[in-house]
This record gives sequence, structure tokens and C-alpha cells, in this order.
Amino acid sequence: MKKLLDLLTIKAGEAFEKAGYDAQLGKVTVSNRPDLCEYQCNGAMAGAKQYHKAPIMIANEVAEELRKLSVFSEVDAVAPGFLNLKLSEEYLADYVSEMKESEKFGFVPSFGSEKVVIDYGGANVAKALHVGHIRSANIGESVKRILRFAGDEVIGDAHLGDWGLQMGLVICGIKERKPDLVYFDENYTGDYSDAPSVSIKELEEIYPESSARSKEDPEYKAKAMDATKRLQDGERGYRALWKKMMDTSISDLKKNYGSLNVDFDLWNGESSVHDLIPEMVDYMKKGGWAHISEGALVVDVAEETDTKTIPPCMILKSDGASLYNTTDLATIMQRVRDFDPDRIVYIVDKRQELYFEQVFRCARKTELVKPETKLNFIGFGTMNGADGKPFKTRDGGVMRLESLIEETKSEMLKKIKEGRPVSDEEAAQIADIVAISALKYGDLSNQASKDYVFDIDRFTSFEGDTGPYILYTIVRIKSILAKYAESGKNAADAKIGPAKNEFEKALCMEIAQFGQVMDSAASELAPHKICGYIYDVANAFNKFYHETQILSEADEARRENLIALLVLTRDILSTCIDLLGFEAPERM
RNA sequence: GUGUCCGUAGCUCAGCUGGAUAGAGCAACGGCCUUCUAAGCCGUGGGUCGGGGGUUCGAAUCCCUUCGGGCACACCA
Repeated sequence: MKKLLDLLTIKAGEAFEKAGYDAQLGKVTVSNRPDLCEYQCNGAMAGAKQYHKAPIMIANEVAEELRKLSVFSEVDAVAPGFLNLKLSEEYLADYVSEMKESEKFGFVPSFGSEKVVIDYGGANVAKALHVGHIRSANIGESVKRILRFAGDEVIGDAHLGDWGLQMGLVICGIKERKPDLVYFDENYTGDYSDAPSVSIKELEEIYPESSARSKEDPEYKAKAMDATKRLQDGERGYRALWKKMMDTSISDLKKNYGSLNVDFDLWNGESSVHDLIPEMVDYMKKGGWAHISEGALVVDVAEETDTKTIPPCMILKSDGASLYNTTDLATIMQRVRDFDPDRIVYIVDKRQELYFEQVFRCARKTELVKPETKLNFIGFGTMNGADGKPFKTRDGGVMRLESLIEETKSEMLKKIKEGRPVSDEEAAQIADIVAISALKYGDLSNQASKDYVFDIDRFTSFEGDTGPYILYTIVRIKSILAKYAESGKNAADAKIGPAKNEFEKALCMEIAQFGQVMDSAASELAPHKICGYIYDVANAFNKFYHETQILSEADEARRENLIALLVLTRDILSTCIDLLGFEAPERM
């Protein structure tokens, strides 16, 4: 289906042309003065100079043409040259009815489909997820779903931090605690499959402890670095222990990400490209791109048009060791080999923007990717506390993501119980679902690039621009539809009829925006646009709901029309929250 | 220092490829439940869009400047 605004723009363009003007002037937008009209076209004013004519005269001539169409119920030319339009109820009803029958509500993206790898999550093995991980998870998951909806083939990669000094630190920590473990027996040649594993609890204790100690004790740090090197060089026991830790950590990560409805297609990490690094470094040297600067191997990425100095992209440190850049570039190499993607999207803290600019330039310059391959950096802002500073626990520490989720759930449970009476079991189930909506909507409704204030009271509120409010609206619709179904009736194939009042029409117009909104959300990778949209739809629905008796509507045909409108509204909202990565309960 | 992002109602934020009277939510105040979930709806009050200049018929939006804040700037990730 064509987008509604595109259809109207085509009509207006034709009218401009018939009146003797450029069709390009016919751009129709949603009105910013809903008291005056529903849609507007400002082309007459834009064309005034070109045609040396008063804009109102042009507007009048175009209005004359537009009035001949059945699309509009009202066309006004208003000073200084606005064209004010109202849609005919029949035209609108036909449009939304067609949406209801169409796959994806008739959404057709204005761009072609691609193969995309999304790099998000940012989890580190052996370290618990903390609140800082929530944005990448939420935004990445949503972007993944949005692009899939738009027809892309999307691969989500967790890109774990599983190979650096942190692993050496943990190995040292474990060795200190349990030196007798078989992993540390250099003479052992047997199998490790029955060897003891490491619990997530231990890992979470050991890492901070070991990390703190290494900062004060240079000798200990040297041991950790040695352990890291031995791990990377392939020492059997260390590799086996590492594998055990990976298993423990990944299953814990799956649990935590799972509670946010986040899942990955690939659980690759820095370790997966370890073997690729020598080859890549060699390639960059042979290609003449990499050279030694201050002892380190670098690729110059500055360009003449730069307004700021871009430092070279470092490939190897002066001690010959690899670093973040090395694995990220090798990962690009790997992704090109494995998937040959048209596009790689990184959902990362915006403070890493310059760094990724270097990596992208380096990848292009060294022809790791084809010139047309898109490399996108989606930088997100910090989640702040009420004081406007990065979110911390009450005692100033870093809050674990799990704790944040638990706190939100218990807060929500309290509110659910304050409401209508429900069983403890049902209340808990509902609270879990609604809490996730609160967290995700609270996060995603902000533009990704901006910092935002995390306010648990606001996010978990059932009022205003919140996840729970959206869910409440969906639940209301479901409730009516359930009652309708109980009466044994079925209006599954019913069409949506011409709106009988302004509220019904307003709801239809909101719904009709779907394609437009999806298109910009997908092309701009902007989940917050979907949040804004469903908030508008929910508001329009609640107003409509307040004014309209549905089940008690006497005219059966009219009632079926209304049920059809409810079905479409529910489906649109449900689809949108799924794209945001949360779901609605049956009751709340 | 260089670069970059931000500054809109008491608070949290939309709007920013220029259009008519700058919008929401929260908070405050006042209405609406024997009727499909009142977790809703309706209404009232609240603004020199940080300041100054410019471009334009028209600027929160574009340009310049200035003030205030965040962030980044090769061997961390």
C-alpha cells in the first residue's frame, strides 16, 4: 500500500499541475492546526516567488482542482496561502480497511532490503550486567526487530568481551582460591569435561576482587597478564577453564537478557576472531596501510576535509599486543567472510563515537569492506539518576541490571495490588510483564543519542506517556473483544466503516499514519518514533472509547464496523510493542 | 585548547529537511463512574523556545556570535 500522505501528496501534486504549477509543490503534511483542518499543503507559498503570483491566488486555483476529487470532504484556501484539507470519511474508511486486510498493515518500506549485522549488548564474560548495559540491549533489540519488520535479514551479535585482561584476572583469582584445580596442573593430559565448573556467584565475586588487587599489586597484575597471554596462546588447562566460565556466563547472560526479551543470533566475542588477527595484521602491513608510529602499528585515517584531528587507528600496541581496535577490525573481517553484510550497525555508548569513526575509516581504507558497505554507529546517551548524574545505587555503587529489573518488578507488584483485587499469582505475572514495559518504554521513548533521567516512579506510572498506559489501552481493547467473542459473534472479516464522529475519525487518522511512522523509524533506526506513535494512537483510542458505546450499539452492521476498528487498533499496538520488545498481558 | 552534543512550562521531554495561536506528560486546581477496565475522559492555570545579531513574506527550527553544561581527544574498552 502507498502511504496515506504519499497518496494525498500525489493528488495535490496533480492539482497543482492542472492549475499550471509544478507538481513538486503538492507536498501534503498532517496539519499543525487540528482546529482548522486535518491535512495541509503549503506549496502555494513556496511557489509564490517562482510564479510571481500572490500565494493565495495559487492556493485558490489549486483548491478549485482539489474540490473536484472525492478524496477530500473540505478544501479551503486560507491567507496567506495555506491549503487546508479534510479527508472524506469514506476515503479514510477504505484506507484503514485495506490496512486491516494487508500484510504488515500495508507497510512497504521506501528502501530496499539488506543483510544487516547488529552489534549490541556489550556484555563482558565474568562480569554481571549492570544498568549501563540496558540501553544497548533495549535499543539494539528494537532496531533488530524494526529492521526485520521492514524486510531486512538481520543477524544480532552479542559480541562478548571474553578475551582480554579480565579473563586473565579471573583465572588468577580462581587459582588463588583453588590452586589444586586440575586446570592448573600442567602435567595433566586428560579430559576436562568432568572438571568442576565455576559458578556465576564465584565469578562475580572474583572479578572485582582480582581487578582491585591488580591495581595495587604490580606483581599480581603481571601474573594476570601472563595468564591472559597463556590463555590466548592456547594453554590447555586455561582454555578448558575459560570454556567452563564461558558456559556459566553465557547461560547467566541468556537468563538476564531473556528477562528483557532480548536474544542474540550469535554469541560471538573477541575470542572468536583471535585466530584471524595475525592474518589481518599481515594483510594490513602487506597492503602498505599499516606503519609503525611511536612503536605501535597504526593506520592513518585522517582526511583533508577533517575539521578536527583524527588520531591514527592503532592496530597493535607498542608491545605487539592486540587491543580493542584489533578485535573490532578482525570482527569486521569475520563478518564479511561469514555473512557478506550490506550493513553493520553498532549500538554503543556515544562516547565511543570518535573511536568507531577511526575503526570505520580504517576498515574502508584497508578495503576490509566494500566501498558500498554501510557501517553505522548508533551512539546512545547515559542513563542518569534523578540528580542528572550517571545512575548509581543508593550507596553510590554501580547497580546490577538484575537488581534494577527486580526493583521495578516489585514496585509494579505493589501498584498492581493497590488496584483491582487479583490473586497473588496473577498479580506477580502481570507485574513482571508490565514492569518490563515500564523499563523498556521509559528507555526507548527517549531519543537514543540523548542522556535521560531514569525515574522509576515515572516509568512505572499508569498515567501519561508510559509503557503501562500503552498496555492498559491494549488490555481495554482486548477486554471488549473478549466480551464480544463470548457473545458468540464473529466480525473477523468486517470492514471499518466511515467515521461517525470526530473521535472515531481521529483514531482512524492516527492509525493511517502507521506506514509513515514505520518508514522513518526504520530508516532512521529510531525506536522512539514508534513510542511517540503508539502514545498518540492510545490517546486517540481512549478518547474514542470514552465517546462510543461499542457492545451496546444497536445497529449490528455499525457494531461490526466498530469491532473491526478495535481489532485493527489492537493489532497495530501489539505489533508496535513487539517491535519495541515487550508484550501486553490479557488483563491488568 | 580542538571537536562534538545539549539548553523549550516548576519537573521530565516532543517538535528542529522554516509555515498559521510552540505541544505532551507529571505536578496543581475543577468536573465526569447504577452503563464495554475511572490505571480512563473533559477542563483551568503555567513559556521573552539560554542571550544577542543575521537570512526570510515567515525562525524554537537555518547562519554567525556569546553564555552555561555534558562528552571525546593513539597504546583502556
